[in-house]
Amino acid sequence: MIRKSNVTIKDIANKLGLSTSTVSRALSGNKDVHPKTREAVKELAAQLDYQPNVLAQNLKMQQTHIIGVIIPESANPFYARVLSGLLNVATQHGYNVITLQSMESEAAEKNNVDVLINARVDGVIASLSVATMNLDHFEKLKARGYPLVFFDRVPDDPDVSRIVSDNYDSAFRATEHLIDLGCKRVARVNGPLHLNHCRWRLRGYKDALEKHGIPVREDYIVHTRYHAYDVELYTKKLMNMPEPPDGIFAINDKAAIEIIKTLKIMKYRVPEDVAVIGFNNEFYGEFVDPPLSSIEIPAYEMGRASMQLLLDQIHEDEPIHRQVTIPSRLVIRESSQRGVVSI
Amino acid sequence: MIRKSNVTIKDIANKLGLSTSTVSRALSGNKDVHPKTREAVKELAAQLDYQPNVLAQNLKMQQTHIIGVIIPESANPFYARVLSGLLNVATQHGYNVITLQSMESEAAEKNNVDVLINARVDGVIASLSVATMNLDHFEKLKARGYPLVFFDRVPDDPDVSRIVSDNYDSAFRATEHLIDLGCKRVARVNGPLHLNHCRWRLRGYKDALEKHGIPVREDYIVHTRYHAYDVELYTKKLMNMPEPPDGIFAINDKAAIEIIKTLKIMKYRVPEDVAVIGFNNEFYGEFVDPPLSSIEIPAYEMGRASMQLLLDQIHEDEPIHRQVTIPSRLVIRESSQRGVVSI
DNA sequence: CTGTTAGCGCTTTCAC
DNA sequence: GTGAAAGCGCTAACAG
Repeated sequence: MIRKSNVTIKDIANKLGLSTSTVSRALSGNKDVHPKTREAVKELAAQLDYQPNVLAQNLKMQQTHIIGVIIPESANPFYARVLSGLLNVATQHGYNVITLQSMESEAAEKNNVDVLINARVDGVIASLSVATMNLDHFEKLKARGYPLVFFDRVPDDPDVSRIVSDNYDSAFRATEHLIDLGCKRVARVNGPLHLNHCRWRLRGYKDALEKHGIPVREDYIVHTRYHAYDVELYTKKLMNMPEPPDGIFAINDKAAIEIIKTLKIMKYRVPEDVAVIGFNNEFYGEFVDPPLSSIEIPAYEMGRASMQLLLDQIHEDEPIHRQVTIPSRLVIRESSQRGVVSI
Repeated sequence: MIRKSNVTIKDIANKLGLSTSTVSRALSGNKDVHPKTREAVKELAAQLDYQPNVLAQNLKMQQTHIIGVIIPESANPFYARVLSGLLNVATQHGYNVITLQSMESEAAEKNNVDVLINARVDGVIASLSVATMNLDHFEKLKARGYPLVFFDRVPDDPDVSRIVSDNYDSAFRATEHLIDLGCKRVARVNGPLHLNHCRWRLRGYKDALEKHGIPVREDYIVHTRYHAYDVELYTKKLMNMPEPPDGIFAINDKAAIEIIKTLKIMKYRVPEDVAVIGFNNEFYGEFVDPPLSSIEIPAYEMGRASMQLLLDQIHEDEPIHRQVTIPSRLVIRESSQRGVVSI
């Protein structure tokens, strides 16, 4: 495979009878170069379609203009949207993005960190895998001075930049909405509690109940992993209780949809017998039967904000750690309405 | 931002009283190094947690172990899944992936190519943007010797590697399925004809009609761009014809769902009055009302195959151009069934 | 089997 | 304002 040999700074220097240093300076816009020289260099460079060899620049400058991104899975629509936002901001600023998937495995995530260190990325953006209990690999990254931003699934450590949605508030609002609707027994399908945002959402749920004088019942709280294949199981278990819930606040839209499916099979009506709310407001929520209420998290914006913050961090001298909370929005559809006109 | 200075080959050489070349050789598993020396080097390297500086390697070897990927949009679930497959194979083989989005714009796509050339990637995988009419930018890539693989939305050029699904066959089968169902007037919502696969799908549709002695009616063929916001418009137009279609074969599931929504508003029953089939078999098709028939394209596999082929190409001496067709599967659900038991 | 030397292409002191 | 020289960290002839 023969790749057309590229024009180098040396070629330009030779043709113009200059030294490579002058050419380098001219090209980089260094001011103490004679305007005429600069012009000549730039003109010839353009004419020869000169492209600086980034590999040489990288070695010299010890930076790559590459950002490493670790997400659980790119096929997950939430992360796909975040990624889209990340990429757009990166491209705008002349950075490239290397994406790695942890596939929800801690071991893979650790390996991803090593890959990124090895690739000498300029910074890292990550969202934790469900399985991750130990954060040593990210500590390593921090210790080596890598700028680091977490989003959505973030560690507790307040000493690191984090972009999250208003998990407590949104869960509170969703739960309160179900209560306002008349639900007396609201169940919550929650994620693993070692994940920060799952704890916040659970807290929002509990506080909303409390505010309305409804006692929290642990048997109405289902603890799942994400991507669990046990939706049918726990739904049946919930509904076969002596006092089955009349409202279910699910961990995400996918789970909500499968819960509804199970409820239908069990001959419950949604929302008349059981109201259901999901999370993430995937676009198809509008088209399922009944249309699904959900909480919209601006994933694309979250991606943009994360990349923005990371780039800021890279260009700051002082290490800055900022926490950004992105507001979500409760989207009410028929799965959580009773005798009310659709909004 | 101080980054912990890394151990270099020189450090190891000094501590062991060797030359850097010997260390380099030992590390790279070069055979003509004394076993004892090799052991000593490897041991010390491990002990010092030596990581080769890829930036130096890259410059020296003129390769980056980075693959550039250009997709229309990462938030598109189809591409998100392909990406997942691509990434997994790349990681397995020690390659990293830089992802770029064309956002369905030809200008952005051209720019993406320049970014990748500039980044000195080892190869490129791409799926064309809807807007792309001119392929000079990819010609440039080929001319410079970059290994290149297209998938899904590929150019006509037989002189390039392409991974596609069996577009003709799947469209043929889907159309025939509608005919078997009793549809006499099957409409097709098609994509832009400058895209190769849209032409094949249209051809499959037409040939199926022809096989069954049904004349092709151009007014049953809707030409859309992807991501068009005119679903309601063309659906109404179709249904307001004197002889409205009794079957619609849509460009993708999203369109199909919105078509169904419009049909419902117009008081048509699906599938009794109009049967509908989508494309891509998104997971939510199972949960919409009625559950949507579709054609399943193994996107993840397509991603894997593309990366596999590209890596082969990179490691081959001779440039190989291979065409791979990945079989799809017709998934029949209630939106295209009449009085038949669900499969 | 090992060391010396050169160089990948660029940036950046340090002289002049 | 410009050039010479050094070096980023590694690999690979070429000698020995």
